[in-house]
Amino acid sequence: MRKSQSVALNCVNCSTCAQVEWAGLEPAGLDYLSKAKRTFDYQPGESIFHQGDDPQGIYCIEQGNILLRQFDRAGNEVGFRVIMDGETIGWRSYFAEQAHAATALALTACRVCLIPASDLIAMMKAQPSLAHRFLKTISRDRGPADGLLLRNPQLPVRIRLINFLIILGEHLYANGDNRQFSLTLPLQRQQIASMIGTRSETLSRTIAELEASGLVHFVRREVRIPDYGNLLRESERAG
Amino acid sequence: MRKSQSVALNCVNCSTCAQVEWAGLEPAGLDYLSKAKRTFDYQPGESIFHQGDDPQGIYCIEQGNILLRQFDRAGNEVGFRVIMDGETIGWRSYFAEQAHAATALALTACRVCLIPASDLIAMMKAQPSLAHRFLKTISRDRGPADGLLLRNPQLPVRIRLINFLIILGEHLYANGDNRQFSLTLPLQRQQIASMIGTRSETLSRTIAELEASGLVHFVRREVRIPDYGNLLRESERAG
DNA sequence: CTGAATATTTGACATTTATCAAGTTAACTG
DNA sequence: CAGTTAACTTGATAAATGTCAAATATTCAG
Repeated sequence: MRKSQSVALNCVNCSTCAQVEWAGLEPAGLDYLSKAKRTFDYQPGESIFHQGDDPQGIYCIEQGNILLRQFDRAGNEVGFRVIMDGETIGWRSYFAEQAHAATALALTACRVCLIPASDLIAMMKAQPSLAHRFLKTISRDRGPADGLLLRNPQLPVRIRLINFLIILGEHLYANGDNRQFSLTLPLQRQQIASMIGTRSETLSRTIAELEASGLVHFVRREVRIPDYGNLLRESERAG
Repeated sequence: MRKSQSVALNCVNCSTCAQVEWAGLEPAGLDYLSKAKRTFDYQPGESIFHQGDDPQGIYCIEQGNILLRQFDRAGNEVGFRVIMDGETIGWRSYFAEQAHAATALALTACRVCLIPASDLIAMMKAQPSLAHRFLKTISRDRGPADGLLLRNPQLPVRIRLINFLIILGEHLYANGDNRQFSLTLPLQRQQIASMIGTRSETLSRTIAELEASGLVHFVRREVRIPDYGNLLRESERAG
């Protein structure tokens, strides 16, 4: 479902590339990467890949928000991770040599670079350290650990929601020392509810609770966090 | 906490080695591995490594059951994975270049081979395909996915317990086409309860329920599963 | 802008699970 | 083996969350 292929940008100057696994590539490698990668734009609601597809390569998210979601055995699609720009996706299935275990859904307008499998093979052969870099990235991937913060039945919904906001907020907080900030929820209530393992009705009530306590201010999809530190403390207090 | 170092065995003939990442090594590589690895025996209750330790290398579990557990932020230790023989542990922290995020506790008498970090570096340099093999192993690791089966708040405790038994049973079931089989639970009720995100009282009641339905027969730590297929169907029916 | 469709919130009630207390059984020590 | 401790189970009740129905609010097509 590729709407349009963008003009090729240059990985040498790309801020996303600099953050991810390619960071250690020699200039020649980055040039190769620039020529190999293909850039695509996606509109909200479009999919970058589908669960069950064979992996085509690795995707760098240059811009936009993406939701990874999975069919559970009952057939409902459940989101399990929000990806912000500056991250790479699709590598797990690529390295596992298995079909994609999830669907990547563009939540906002996205610009995404695909590094095709054939070029990855060539690059890894030419520069063995790239494999080590990916080993490190994959091993550090915090996705699985986040799952426990979001869907731990031993944590009350209130704390799971706070953890959800913290995880979203980390991305923003990293850009400064903002004790307070705002963000736009990339998901509807229903989708958030399923990510934290509850129902939308319970989520509504929990949002009202947080609102009442003054920890977070909700106006539809807009969220304002008056003190990120308080949010962190609240989460830690609950274990 | 290493009780005794065993006599060196040979990786060339080791059935555990053959199952894991070293499977593709050339004979010279396996020889190197045989000389590099150090074998240790652990008694039940001893730890192979502790949360917070710096990684020393990668561990091959030749024999025994191991529990990976983690302190949550409230300070309780919560098991999140049972490792059976034939698996490797410790690679995540090793490749991430981070302190161990979990403690590995011997549940039974264990024989464990440590491949020291320095030798891993040498072997990977000598044989780049080893890095790819680990990339594949790590990407295929099903640990994180199991978490969702065991601690999904949207699944009732009954189903989470069944999933726990299925995951334990897979190891046994792989050794034959046993529609029925028995196993010894490697954990106490309390530990099982925390793995599936509930309390030991609730677990007791749920065990009584499964017992009544005839799906599983419990006598203390001994579990008999009269029909593994029924167990699977019951799990799938719940989504 | 208007009405239809969708998303969200609220209310009343049912269900599941946690909690606390008290038993019972099994395991261990001397 | 007796006595002690720890593990496990059972009972009564409380708390959290799910469910179903209805009311509001928002979004979107025309």
